[in-house]
Amino acid sequence: MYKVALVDDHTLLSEAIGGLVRQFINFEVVNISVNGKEFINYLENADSDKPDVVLMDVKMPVMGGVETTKYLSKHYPRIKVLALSVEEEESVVMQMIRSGAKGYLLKDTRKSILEQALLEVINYGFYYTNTVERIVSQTENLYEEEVVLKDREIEFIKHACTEMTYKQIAEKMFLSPKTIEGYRESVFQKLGLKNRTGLVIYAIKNNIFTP
Amino acid sequence: MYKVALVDDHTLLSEAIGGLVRQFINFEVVNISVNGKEFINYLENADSDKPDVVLMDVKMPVMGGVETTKYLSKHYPRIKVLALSVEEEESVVMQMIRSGAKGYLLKDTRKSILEQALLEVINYGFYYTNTVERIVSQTENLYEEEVVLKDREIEFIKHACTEMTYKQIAEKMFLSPKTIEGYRESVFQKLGLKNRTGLVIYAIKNNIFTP
DNA sequence: TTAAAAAAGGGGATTTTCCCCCTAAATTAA
DNA sequence: TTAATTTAGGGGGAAAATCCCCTTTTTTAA
Repeated sequence: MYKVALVDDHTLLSEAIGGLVRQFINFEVVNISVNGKEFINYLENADSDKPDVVLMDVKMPVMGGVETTKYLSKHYPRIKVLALSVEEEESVVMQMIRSGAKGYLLKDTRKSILEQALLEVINYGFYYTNTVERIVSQTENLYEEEVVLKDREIEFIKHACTEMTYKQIAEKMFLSPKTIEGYRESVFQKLGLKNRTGLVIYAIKNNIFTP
Repeated sequence: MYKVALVDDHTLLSEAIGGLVRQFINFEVVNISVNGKEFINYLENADSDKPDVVLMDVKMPVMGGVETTKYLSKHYPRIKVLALSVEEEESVVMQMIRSGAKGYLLKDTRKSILEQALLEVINYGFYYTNTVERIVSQTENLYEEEVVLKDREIEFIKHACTEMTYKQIAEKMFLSPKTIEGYRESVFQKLGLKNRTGLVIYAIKNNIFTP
């Protein structure tokens, strides 16, 4: 019997998908959690019954999919993570794969694909759809040196996603406008942006800011 | 036997939720469509078997939840629409309610609530959760004269959500920069915005632009 | 058919943003 | 403990964005 766990903040969906998984032969659902923290908590207190596969949502409150997957890859490498999300954004897909996810399913896939994906992840270690395959190969070859934003820069970006002027942002962060100017410059440079509008779009796409 | 239809572009979810609904006593699923257009198409070709309730997603390609609900309210007033979405945005909730939805469930509600909501919508005509109740009463009392944006303004807004300068937007729209300036002015005035950043956030919140 | 509104465009001033180049202190690594 | 990096900050200028007030043409409605 293969053991499956679900991590998704949308209870109705995880319950419903749990029902689907139970229909598959040789599958059982051992746990449903609403976020990564709750799931890890479950793992530490249950020595047996550890799942073989986790169906993991990406966007969740408290502890998101990326962070949780990183944790699992490190501390429970035998548990396979299969991402299951509505996010089609390439960067999101790549983040999950880089964090150790063995596959990435969109929520518009069919029931039969879900079963196939679960089986393949268990038996072969991974399952890539064509879309994900493409994204991975494209992005991987494109030797993109991963952009690393510093904490202070992230904070600046969040503020930049409001109607405040840079001067007002400086006040709010207790810094000189010129320092903010420096953050702006380095962020623009790192991300290849032309103006603040681009920054806002970037921040939203990458979940730094949620409108 | 109450007849339920599902409209959601995420096949896996609608299949799964369909399974849930089938578990409820006296309920059957008569149709699952991936968008409003497909659903309406189904309705016109099936004289019997018309559903009592439709579980409707909001964000869908081709024909979204708001548009579809408006159409149903007009042409099939006896079919009740129950929105089922991840969108928590107040404006989105209000748009659905105004379009004729009899209730609005978030995808993180429990199975039992779904059953209760379905029953109440069928028997009493509507089902409002506390959250929706609050949003409706707040927004309704707040005699907000609905902002009407013109087509040309919407087009401008979409362009303003890119890294183009206003001059470049003017070129793209075959207009003088000064005309664009006029659009900017009137849009800012109508929406009470301070700068372009605010406009971008507004556009994304209101699905004028999707990043 | 005539008045009113909407659409397109302009002048000119101020503020904000963007860009490049440069310095001092503090922290970190070798 | 020195060298390198990070963090914070500055000068000055050009380009955009913002604001206010005003004109002409086209559409729409009474």
